Amino acid sequence: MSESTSARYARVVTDLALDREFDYRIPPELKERVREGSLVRVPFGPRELRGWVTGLTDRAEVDPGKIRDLLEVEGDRPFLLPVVRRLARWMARYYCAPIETAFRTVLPGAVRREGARPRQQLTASIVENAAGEDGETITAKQERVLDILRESGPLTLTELTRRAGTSQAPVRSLAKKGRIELKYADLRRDPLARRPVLRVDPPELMPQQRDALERIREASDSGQPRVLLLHGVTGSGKTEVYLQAIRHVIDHGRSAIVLVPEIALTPQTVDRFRSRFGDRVAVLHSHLSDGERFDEWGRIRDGKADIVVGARSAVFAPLEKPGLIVVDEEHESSYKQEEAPRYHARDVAVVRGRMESCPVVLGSATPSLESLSNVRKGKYELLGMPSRVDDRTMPRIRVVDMRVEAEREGKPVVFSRLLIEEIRARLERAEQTILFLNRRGFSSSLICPQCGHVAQCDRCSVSMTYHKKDRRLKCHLCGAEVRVPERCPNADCRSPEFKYAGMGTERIEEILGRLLKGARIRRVDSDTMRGKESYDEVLGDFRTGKLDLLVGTQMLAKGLDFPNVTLVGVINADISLHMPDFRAGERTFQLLTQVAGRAGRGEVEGEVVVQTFTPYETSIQAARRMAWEEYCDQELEFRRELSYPPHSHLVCIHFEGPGEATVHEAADRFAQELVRRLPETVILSGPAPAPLARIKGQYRYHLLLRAEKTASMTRPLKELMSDYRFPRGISCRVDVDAQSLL
DNA sequence: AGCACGCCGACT
DNA sequence: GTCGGCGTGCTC
Repeated sequence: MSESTSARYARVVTDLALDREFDYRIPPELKERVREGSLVRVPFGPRELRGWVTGLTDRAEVDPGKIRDLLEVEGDRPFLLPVVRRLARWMARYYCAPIETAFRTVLPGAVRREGARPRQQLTASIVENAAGEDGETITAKQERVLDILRESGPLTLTELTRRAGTSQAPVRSLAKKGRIELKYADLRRDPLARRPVLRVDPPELMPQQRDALERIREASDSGQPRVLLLHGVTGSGKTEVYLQAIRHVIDHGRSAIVLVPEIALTPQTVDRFRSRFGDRVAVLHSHLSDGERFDEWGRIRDGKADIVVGARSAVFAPLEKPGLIVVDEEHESSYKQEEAPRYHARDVAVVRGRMESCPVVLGSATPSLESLSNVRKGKYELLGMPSRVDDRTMPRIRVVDMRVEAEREGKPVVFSRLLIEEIRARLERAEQTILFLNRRGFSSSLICPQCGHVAQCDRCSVSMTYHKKDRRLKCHLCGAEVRVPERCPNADCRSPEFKYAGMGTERIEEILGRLLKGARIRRVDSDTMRGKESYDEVLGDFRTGKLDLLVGTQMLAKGLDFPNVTLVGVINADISLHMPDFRAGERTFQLLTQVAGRAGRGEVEGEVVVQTFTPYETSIQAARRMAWEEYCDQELEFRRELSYPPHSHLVCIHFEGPGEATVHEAADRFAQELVRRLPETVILSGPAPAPLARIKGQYRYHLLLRAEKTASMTRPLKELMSDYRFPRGISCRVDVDAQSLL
């Protein structure tokens, strides 16, 4: 590990957006210290840059006269594990991304940044065998300080004086006498320092959990890079299976990575791992401070933590010898990064598993079609957990046809009779309800009933959402806000009246307040949940029964476990269904299944009411019958006809610029060049305006490529991109395995 | 990304 | 005459 290199040159990638590596000579004095993965300083033209050593070689790729010397090697150890370097390279190639973005992604900024270091704090510790000299007096306060230190071991100066209730003086005197030592020590910035850690013994597993666990253990022991798709219905106890599988893995001297979608990465989730494994758990997610992230990353690299729980970037954790990688809720589209490199953490996890000969467990109640398809191709193994723990039954799901409701009432209604009755019944029985609506604000648009004018964002091609509380129109795409106009802006109309079309969570909350006098209702969406504390606070109040009903968006759909919730209502199941995206059906199925899973997690059976204008839609009916595999069969057939994923891979090339015509033209030109280089097996569609044709004043065009092998698209594409020049103002990005085509 | 080089328009 | 616009090319 520590022998010096014999290579003459180091290949280096910097932070500059060049998508290139440069070779540097290794001067003799740095031969000892430079390694693949080292962080280095290099001369670059007139400048000095930092970069990473991506490879060591004896053959430089340019004429030796041009080559300059490495200036410096930072740190005493390489920052990148070999496997993480290989992942970065794989990502850059597979996702058609610039090499520097790949290396930037695998090493967190908090670690990479200049001046990132452990926090140092003055720490006091007892000096053993330092018997006081004759005639030396120890005051009462000093004695107290010594007692505290003897009892709890080394403490920071601030902590020690706080506990002793003294100033620094007694501590400093003791230090002068040599009884204690004061020195700067690294202080860990622990993101969970103030969370209580309760030791919990693992519960007994149900037979289906035992079977799944057994298969995972066996896969882990086999030392083979297998992928297991764990399909467990909501409430089937997947997390407990992960926990016990991890126990097995670390008992055999190996480590584990658990990926969780960012929204599910609440303190409660992490507490569960902490309570089982204590300080061996490190967490990595976007809410950590730079210091915390630096320290957690360091604990992983130094082997002090061997279990990593984190959001998508945790797949790059500097963990040696992983024996298991878990991807929980593997169907979640938030595993796809939206900036370059546009990687899918689940797929990177599978690649890492292959590189490390380590099994990967993908868990979900609603696995993605991609994963099921891989099971059918024999690439993944399927593990099923079809029932809930403790023999709790799955909730009953009823679908209400809102067309019938409207007919009966003579006008469109927000709440069906059934849903309102069920909510009232819950209030009477002191049980709780969650109502779900995938749209925030009060109404989705403001319409003039006279001339039909709809308030649109002037920079984006969407209508403005009306927010009643602050009497403003907001654009949910670019965040623009305006006051509601007094009169219709159409000069020929000037009507003073407006109509509010479409429902938002704010309106639901208002209507409910009128309908259910005295009910304790709270709204949970990104408008009301500004701070992170307020979210925890509302969930806390709900758990302890201080609230009867939660109305909310997406935020309420995932992972929450409240035993007293016996009713879940979906106000409008059609919103996600009618998105102009080929995955809309799959998303709707997943959403309904996940939302329904919030009901009936306690003693009392759960009920779900789904309101829709399209009750016979396959995704809605399949969700009602909880027929996952059957739904997938139908959807797979539909995708086959159009050769959409998972029957193909999809590459979305996105063009953006300030003028409609210039973007269109640039996209056409590029497409023509590209077609010439692509093999015939690639299906092209477009360029065409993106479904969201304009955002923040930028016009957007798409070119879609589909083919069985991504390389057949990305190789010619990368080649073209490297010597293609777009007109000024036009930007282009490539999204391999795009999750959303908006 | 930054910086130099180079080739055309309007100015102390 | 030259100051400066930004298109083009280069950085190991």
